[in-house]
Amino acid sequence: METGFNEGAMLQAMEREGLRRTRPRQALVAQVAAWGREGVDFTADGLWRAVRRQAPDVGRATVFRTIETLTSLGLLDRISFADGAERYHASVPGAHHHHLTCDICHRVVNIEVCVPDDKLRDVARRAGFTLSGHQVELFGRCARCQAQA
Amino acid sequence: METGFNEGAMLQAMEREGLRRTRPRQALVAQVAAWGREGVDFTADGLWRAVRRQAPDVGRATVFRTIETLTSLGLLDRISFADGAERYHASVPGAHHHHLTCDICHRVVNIEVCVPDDKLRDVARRAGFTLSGHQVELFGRCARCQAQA
DNA sequence: TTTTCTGCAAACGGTTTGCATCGCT
DNA sequence: AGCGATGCAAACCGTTTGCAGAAAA
Repeated sequence: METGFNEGAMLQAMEREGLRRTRPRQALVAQVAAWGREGVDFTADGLWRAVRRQAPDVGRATVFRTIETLTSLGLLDRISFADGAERYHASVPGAHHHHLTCDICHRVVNIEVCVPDDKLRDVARRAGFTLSGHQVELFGRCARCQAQA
Repeated sequence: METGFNEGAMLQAMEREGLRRTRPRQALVAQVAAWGREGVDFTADGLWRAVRRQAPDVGRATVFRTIETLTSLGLLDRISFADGAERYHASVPGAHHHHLTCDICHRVVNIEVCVPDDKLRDVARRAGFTLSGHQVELFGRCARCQAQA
């Protein structure tokens, strides 16, 4: 089963863009891929702290720059919370899916629920809009956090 | 037809909470209601600049404090964009709806599209989650901006 | 008169940038 | 060798906070 949350595949995707395979980028991608496999998401700062355990001199700026790169390559999804917080999680490029996020531990599950395409377009057309994108985010409490409460 | 984007009604709602009817709050609510009627959304800073034209000594902090108040009263919706920007727009309290936002001019239209409740709960349950909320945001280009392009 | 609200200015926190240097290729 | 990427620290920018004074009730 192909998960896509695989360090090598992600680095290859970067290489294809002419980006260099550097030590900080490898460490960051490894962490992102690991978390992707566990279905865990993270903040920029969390990623920095985690990566520093293995590569202590990776700078904060590099983390932001790499997150930006990965996001625009479609390897990372950005989730914006209503309170303005931003979190990220590894993404299978090209797959159409949305997210279900735990309010407590921020575990993220990809879900296939979506509004049917024709309905989306219909609503947009009625408002005189040309649709460019959409997002569906569900929030709740995962089994583990539910049990602990 | 009741739009709800009405200065008096909003101030009454605040009064019901024991909040005082002050000059800055009146000016802010008037602007928010006016924009609500036009279907326009705004940033905190935009609201500050607009209000200052009529009430030049309203402070920035008051704008943030009032936005926070209105949001928690359900009179204002916060829309988080993928790039981290936050915008607000007047909301009819209690109505279940989502948003269609113009990528260019940020005009916001309320839409009734939604994923059916049972489907939402179903997906959540399958993932072991207890659902607490959800959001659906559509993005696109409104008729006017489409024409200008 | 009491309490809430306000403006100001300083603090804050996350993100971005400028720059000299480092290290892929 | 050449140019992209990096770390550092300073700058940034939107937001929040502490506080003394102003204004609702």
